[in-house]
Amino acid sequence: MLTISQLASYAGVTVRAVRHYHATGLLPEPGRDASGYRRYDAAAVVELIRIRTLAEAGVPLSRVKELLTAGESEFACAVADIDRRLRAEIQELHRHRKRIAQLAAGDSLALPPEAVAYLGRLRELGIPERMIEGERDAWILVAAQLPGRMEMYIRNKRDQLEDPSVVSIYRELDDVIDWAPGDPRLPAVADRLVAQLEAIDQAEWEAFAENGFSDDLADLLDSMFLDQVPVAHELMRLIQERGWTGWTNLKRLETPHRRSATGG
Amino acid sequence: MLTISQLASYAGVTVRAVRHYHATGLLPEPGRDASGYRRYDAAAVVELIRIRTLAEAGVPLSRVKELLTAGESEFACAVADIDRRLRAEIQELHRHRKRIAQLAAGDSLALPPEAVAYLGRLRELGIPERMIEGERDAWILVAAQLPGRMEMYIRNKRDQLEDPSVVSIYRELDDVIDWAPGDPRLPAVADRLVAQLEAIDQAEWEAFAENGFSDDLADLLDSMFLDQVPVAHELMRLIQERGWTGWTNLKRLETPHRRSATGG
DNA sequence: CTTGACGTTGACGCAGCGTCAGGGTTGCAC
DNA sequence: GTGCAACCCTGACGCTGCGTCAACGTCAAG
Repeated sequence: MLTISQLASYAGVTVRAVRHYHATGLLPEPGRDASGYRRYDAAAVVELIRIRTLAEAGVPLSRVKELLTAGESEFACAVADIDRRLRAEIQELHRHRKRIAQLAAGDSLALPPEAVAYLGRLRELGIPERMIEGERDAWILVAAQLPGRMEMYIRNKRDQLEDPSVVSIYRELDDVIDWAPGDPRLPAVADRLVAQLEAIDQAEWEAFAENGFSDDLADLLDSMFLDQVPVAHELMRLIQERGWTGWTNLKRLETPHRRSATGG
Repeated sequence: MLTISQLASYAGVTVRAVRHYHATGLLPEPGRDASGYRRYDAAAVVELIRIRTLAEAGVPLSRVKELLTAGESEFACAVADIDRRLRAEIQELHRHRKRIAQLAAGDSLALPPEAVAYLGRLRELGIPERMIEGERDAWILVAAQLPGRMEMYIRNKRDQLEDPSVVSIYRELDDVIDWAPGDPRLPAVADRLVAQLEAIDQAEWEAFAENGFSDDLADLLDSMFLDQVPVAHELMRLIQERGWTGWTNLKRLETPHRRSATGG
């Protein structure tokens, strides 16, 4: 007769595993000797080896039981089932690896490659790093909501960067980040922004409108801007006084008659 | 400001996951509103998306924290590390699949293919099924202890099967399983067994001795025999009276002077 | 008699949340 | 005003397959 540790070592499992199998009813409890020790016969070793074999093949313990008592056809069925599961898990891990490989460094975390390239272009153009970080975070949000449209958005953005006046606006806005509310230079910035907006032609607007962000997403992006730039609120008010509303999704106010929006 | 479910849905995770990240310190707890609800800003969405991105890439949550704050080189290092882990897991699953594929049906469970073939040969020779099951269990034990030697063992066994007298002994032993202790036909069986043993030449014995099972393993196999065949003990005694000891590892007694072994 | 290696049960720990339970809040429709 | 659904909160258990104490009894050897 064998002790539990002998049984375990013959079967190539740990003593703890054997007790676990007893606890879950996978392996029947054997008789005890006078001092309460479990005593096993050789058949238990065989049974345990078969359990181990299935377990090591990735069969969940909950299914091992049925498999051991299954007929050939059920067994084949179950095996096919488990194989499917294993294949799926392998697929999953492969996807993980792909993703991991893409996560080379900071920016690419949670961004598709074209967006990373876009951020790189901003760097080339000498846009300050904190602006780029703001852009990056915004695009992370967009990429999470509309992954399928990212390529298009980024393409549009890169086209805009060809216009030097857009680039200079970017540079200017970086300064604005540091300004305190009430800074006297703000109205001039608002003027220049609005001038840019007015210069955009009708066809381009329609394209934007078609592929624009949802209002929810635009609100979210606006709130990021408002959270991180002290004068953001003031700047948006100034722009609104000039006939435009929003920030992420800038739109002409419906009533072109100039009205003050300060009062709320 | 966002509620927890809005945050979660923007980031593409469950509310429960967000709370879990709070609990583990992965995502900082935000401020609460008057009624104790958590309120998030857009930056939290970005942070959560980055966490999700890493988590979905198979990074353990315990490492996500460090990765988010890591510099480029550390990040690359960690990513390489995780990729290694993923590769290893994939390897593991592939091994599982291989094994699963081999587990076609009953016999092959926990046995190498050559052993399965051997059992098939026994079937061909008309050996009764319960004898084959006994053989199978014995070989499962052997395969678990000495997997590297299985091929050799099985080759020897198959050679033995070429001898028709060995086959007839097998058939005879199947009857013996049902006999009750004291059956008058037992001595004759013992005689025939011993005759077979005596016919084995010296060279063959030496080959057996070299590649034999360990005493422990032989004892284990003997005990299986003893457990499952009522007259096993008596048969072994009869064989011992004829100058041989054991069952799995039959050996000539050291003192060829015939002594009774019944008394213990 | 001591010591060390074994055996026993019972319990917590792990990863990453899912899923109640048992409350309170909010917002909308009636 | 009131009901209802849909949120929010905390706290706790569940899942998988054991590893790892803890606290104690047994056995064999020196």
